[in-house]
Parts: sequence; C-alpha cells; structure tokens
Amino acid sequence: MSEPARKLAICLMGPTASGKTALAMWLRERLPVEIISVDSSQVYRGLDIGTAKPSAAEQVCAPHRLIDIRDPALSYSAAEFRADALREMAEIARAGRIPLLVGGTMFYFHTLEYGLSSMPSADAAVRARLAAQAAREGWPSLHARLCEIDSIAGARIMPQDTQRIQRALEIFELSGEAPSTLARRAPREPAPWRFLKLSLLPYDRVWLHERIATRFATMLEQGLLEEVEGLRARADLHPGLPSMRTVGYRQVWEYLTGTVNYTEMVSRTLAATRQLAKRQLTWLRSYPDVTVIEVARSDHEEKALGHVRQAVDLQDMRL
RNA sequence: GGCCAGGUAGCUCAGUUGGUAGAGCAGAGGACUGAAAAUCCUUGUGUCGGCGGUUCAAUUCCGUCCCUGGCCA
Repeated sequence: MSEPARKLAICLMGPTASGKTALAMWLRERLPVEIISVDSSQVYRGLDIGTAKPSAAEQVCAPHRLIDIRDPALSYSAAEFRADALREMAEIARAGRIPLLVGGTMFYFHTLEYGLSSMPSADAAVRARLAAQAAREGWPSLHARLCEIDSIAGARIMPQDTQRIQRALEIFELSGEAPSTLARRAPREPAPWRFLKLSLLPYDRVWLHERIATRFATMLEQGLLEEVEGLRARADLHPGLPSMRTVGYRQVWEYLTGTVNYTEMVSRTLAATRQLAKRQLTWLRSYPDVTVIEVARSDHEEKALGHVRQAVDLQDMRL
C-alpha cells in the first residue's frame, strides 16, 4: 500500500518583531497562498494594537484566518488551534491554494505538526478547585500528591511550576489515570501534511531589541493605552485571564491601576517582549527541519520566495 | 562656601565588628503534551569613586580630592 502524497503547507515562523506579517503579505502577492495566523494573542477580539495585528486595510488585501475568533473573556488552547488550523488548511487546499501559516506561537506550530496525546481538555471547575486547595495547603502539597499518583510526571515537573502541577492533577481528576500513562498509551499523531518550515532569524539580537523598542513606541502612539482602558472598562475582564496576560496588556493594565509608573511600565514591557523573543528563538534553534532565513538583509524576501517556489514545484511534479 | 547623606555587578541596593563581596531586576542559555505573548529551570569577578596614610592585610579605619542629592548661607 503506497502512502498518498501529502499536501504542502508553508510555515513562516520567527520571533516577535522580526517582520513575519510583512513577508507573508509580500509572498501572498506572488504565490497562490492563503494566510493562517499562528498567534495565541491575535485570536482575541479587541486586542489589536498591542498584538501587532494586521490592520483592517491589510486584512482586506490579505485575509488572515484565525484572527479575532475569540472573546478576551474566554480562553483558547493549542488543541483548539490544531483543529481550527487543520480545518482551514483543508478548505484552502480544496480551493486549490496553499496554506501559509504565519506566527510566533511556537507551541501551536509544534502542536499542529506533531499533535497532542488524547487527554481530557481544560476544565474550569476542576482548576478552580485545585487553585483553592493550593491556597489552603500550598503548592508543595499538591506537588507531593502529583508525585504519589504519577512519579514520572512528579519528577519532571518542578515543585514551583504551579501551572503544570495544576494541569497534571486536572488530567488525573478527570480521567482517573496518571498523565504519563495516558501519554504513553495515546501517542501524538502528526498532521498528514508536508510542511516547508521557514524561520525568520534576526542576524543580531541587538537589532531585534531596537526593533522591539521602536515598535512599542509606535503602539503607544497608536493608542495602546486607550485600547487597554476600553478593555478594563469591561466588568468581565481581569488580569488573570490568558488574554490579559499578553505582553503589553498586562503591563499597561498595571500602569492604569497605578501599580507602576509610566517609565516602569515601558521598561517592563520591553523586557517582557525581549524575553518572549528569546523563548521563541530557543524553540526555533531546536525545531526540526527548519530553513533559516536571515532578516535585516536586503534579499531575505527573495530568498523566502525561492524556497517556497522550489517546494511548490516539487509538489506539482508529484501531482 | 558650610553642614548632612550617599558613591559597591548594566540598573536599584545589601554587606564586610579589617582577611578583596551578594540579592532583586535586566542580560544569557535551557525546558515545554488543551493558559504557551503562559509557566518554570540554570547562570553573578565587580579598579567596592580617585589618590595617599595606618596595618601582615583596607572595599571596610584615617586624611584628602572628585562626583551626586538634600538642607543652610
């Protein structure tokens, strides 16, 4: 039995402020591609300026799928992203075009390509119960419990990593089984696509840091404070939500509350953005089979175009 | 000009009853299975403001000079 030829999808990955959106739109003018956003913050409606979301005008000439699909009072997840992205990719392919996945949420790229083990999804009630328990007994007690029910996960998850302890115990409560057992029994299922992975890599960290700073200054000029003010006016939004923990929004929220002054808010946001870029670069350095494209070089668009054309030609020959 | 308080890691500061010093933040590296722009791990040599003096030994004590902030003229 011969394996059917898998369809081609292009991934355009890179740290924040590396110029992914601009390059994606440039490529779209030259190739039969449709853009899918891979961004855990741009999914939220009303988070526009601070997430560097493509403008309304840009979205008219280059529509981005999976943007503005969720209210900021709710949360989104990697699993939902995978299902949504696979659905959009199939639709694009059916129309005879190629999906161009663009973004900086590396966990989403990874989940899309390699899959997730089948496990219970997040449950707000269980999480609330675990959080209350942690407030009473302290996280070390919950970590100890995790070690009892799952020694493998307990050894791998640090006692301070409260988020992962909570998730692991949540899986146990909902399934009655140890997370590591479930993961072994239900291995990840890779997506049935052929991915051309392009990684936009700034040639110099200092250059990226400067771009981050100027971009944030622009965001402030464009009215980021007013945008967050508007979100804060909503009674159902609070700083604990995933949407409000987004870089920039979290720090501006603190500034508007009066916790920190303006200068402090700016420097904290810039630091948080630099740290985000660093984590994205850590993912990219170890990500399998990526083609690196150095940015801040005049020919980086042409280089990307060349790689995509080559992959598309290969695809056409197979068909 | 006088008095007072400071000058210690990129920043904010702690400390050494004299034996050349350590936190937070920043930075760097790493991890990552339904919150991921999240969460977590590892990582600290710097003329201890300059120059003299006392001492076996000074960043620490003394003198002096420079700089910063405050108060008084």
